[in-house]
Amino acid sequence: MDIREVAKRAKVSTATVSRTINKPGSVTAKTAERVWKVIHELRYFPNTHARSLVSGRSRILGILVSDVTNPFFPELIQGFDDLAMEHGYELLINSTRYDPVRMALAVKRMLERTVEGIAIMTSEMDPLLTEQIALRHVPMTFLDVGQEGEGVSNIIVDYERGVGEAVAHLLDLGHTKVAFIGGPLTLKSAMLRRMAFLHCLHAGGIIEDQRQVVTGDHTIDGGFQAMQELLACPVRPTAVLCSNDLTAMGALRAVRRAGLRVPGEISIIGFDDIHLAEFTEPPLTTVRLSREELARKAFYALLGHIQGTSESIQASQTESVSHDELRTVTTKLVVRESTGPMRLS
Amino acid sequence: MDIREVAKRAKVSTATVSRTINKPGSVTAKTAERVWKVIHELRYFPNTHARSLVSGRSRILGILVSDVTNPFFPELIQGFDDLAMEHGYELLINSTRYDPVRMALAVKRMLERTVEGIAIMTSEMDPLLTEQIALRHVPMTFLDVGQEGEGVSNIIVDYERGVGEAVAHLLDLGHTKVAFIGGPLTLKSAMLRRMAFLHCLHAGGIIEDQRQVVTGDHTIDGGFQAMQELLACPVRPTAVLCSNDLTAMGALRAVRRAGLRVPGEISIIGFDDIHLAEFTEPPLTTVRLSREELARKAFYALLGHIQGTSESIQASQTESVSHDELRTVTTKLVVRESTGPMRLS
DNA sequence: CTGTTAGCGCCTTCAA
DNA sequence: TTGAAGGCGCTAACAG
Repeated sequence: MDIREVAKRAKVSTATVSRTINKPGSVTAKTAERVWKVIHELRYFPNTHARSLVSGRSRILGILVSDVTNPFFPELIQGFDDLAMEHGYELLINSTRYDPVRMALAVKRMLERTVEGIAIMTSEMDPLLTEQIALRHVPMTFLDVGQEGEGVSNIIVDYERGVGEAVAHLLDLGHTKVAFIGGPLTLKSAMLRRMAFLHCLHAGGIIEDQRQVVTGDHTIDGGFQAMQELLACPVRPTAVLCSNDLTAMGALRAVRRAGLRVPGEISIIGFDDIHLAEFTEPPLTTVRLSREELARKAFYALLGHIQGTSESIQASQTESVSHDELRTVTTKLVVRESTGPMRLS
Repeated sequence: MDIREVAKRAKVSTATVSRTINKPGSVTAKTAERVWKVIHELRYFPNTHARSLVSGRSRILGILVSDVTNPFFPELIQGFDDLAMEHGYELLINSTRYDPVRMALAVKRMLERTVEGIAIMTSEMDPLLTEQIALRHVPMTFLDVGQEGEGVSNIIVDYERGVGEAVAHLLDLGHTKVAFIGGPLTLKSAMLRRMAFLHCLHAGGIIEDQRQVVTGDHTIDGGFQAMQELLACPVRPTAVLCSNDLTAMGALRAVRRAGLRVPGEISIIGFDDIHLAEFTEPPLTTVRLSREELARKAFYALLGHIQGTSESIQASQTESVSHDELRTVTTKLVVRESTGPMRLS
């Protein structure tokens, strides 16, 4: 059942049916009514493939994430999808699992489906792929990777703010021996977190031999193992900062398994503030990175490119704001119960 | 850049280009080589919309889940997507958040994109929507909702098996006062779990005044509150079965907040065995429902309908197995540390 | 084995 | 305001 069937029954041309659907007002109220009646009777709706073909616009967006199994990402996707839906877009979601092959495949699939834009929320990206996408003139929005350009924008996370608060919080509590469990060195965002932490520790007067740095992989398991390393050190830290909440959850577990108490003997701070963070034991003190805000800024950045102007940006804001504000997501410390005063022992 | 450009440069017709891409072997090795060369030079790939339009096949599948924020679902989607990719399908994912309006919208969007099949993993479904889908002759696979039919299959979870093991485990440990925290009464799968639990308790000799039943909502919060209800009862249960792991995580927290120990004073058993279950404190004893198996069975059920025959079913199995086996997912107790012997007090 | 031809369902000029 | 006609990029007959 296609547009011709509708046209026939409504005794109009297919052009008129198309118009009543897509350009309300360009058709007499009377004809429109007749057409809509038939449309409803037939439960007709346009074939999007035909539509995409002729219009050259698919109304599909792609979103690339590292790992849907990390709760951070479903929460991000949720927000992004809401916006996409609101603006009449469909979403193609792909989880790369930190695998370059999967990543390349995902990009290929998206390009084949002629997505109108891609949100690359993986914080790692092969320049060759970026090039492929740019070649097709498909706009991109990155997370933390760097240079903006024609059809390319970049959402910047202001790690320093929240991390600074976290470090200050720890210093307030009297901690002087602080460790950091970072993420994979290959991940740009993990590197940025690491740098922010080290920088803030340094600024807070925690010099090099008062701190330790180990590396996890942004999973619970990784955090667990990294914490065990830390516990095996001759001089134990009294506070541990983690590159993400999953890592912190693993660390929490390792500490407890070692028979130590949080925050009694060791304080732990996570990063992200995933929903679960509230429900660890004890509830996790962590640095919040708002998924909602990230989703929103990434989406409107993309939409702006697609619409070729700053219209959409304007639309998303009542007052005018700076470019930086539109592209920057801030972070903020959320104090719960995994941090406490250093115990004098 | 389209197929004609490739044809021109390779000095063949567009039909030949199409053939070298889609029907390897139907073209001379020599011409094929020439065509591929041009394809690579131009980085050409076919426009899927044009392809879908002419072939009548979109190679897109839809998957509907209740809540991507519940880790059970990302794990399920992951498996489903792997299979889809392997078979050349794209996936449209939608999270309904238990909202009928969102559900209806999701179905509409999928139908508009002419998905070739829909996996409805929500355990609740408006019959009107089912009808809409059937009207379009789009195959469906349900989870636990009931009747199979033309183009409709249903994956059945064998709750009794795992739940039976869980109850037996508890009885072995000497528990006689057992409570159950169920899911929303509106959810078919929650009802089935509830029935399985009650049935197994009954079969295990736990009669009515030895058990209590309260209702959560399959979230951590819901489990927390439900457990508080239970703790406020005059006679406290010594073991609690939960309708899913999130609920169990909330329960765990409530027990600990009340100053009681798990499993010292109260044993807790979850359901699903999400990845996180291993990382609660203490690690959660739970009934495993394999997402991988569920994804696989749902996918092949759908593929079978799409291919119109049992070919795909055969393909997925080396030996021949019964229909029941193809459509049933079993469950199994995984004993960790949240269960222990009843304490005589 | 290869080319020619005819649409797939829709939107969009261009005329009327 | 409405209709006729062309074409988006591709595949699937049908010839050759």
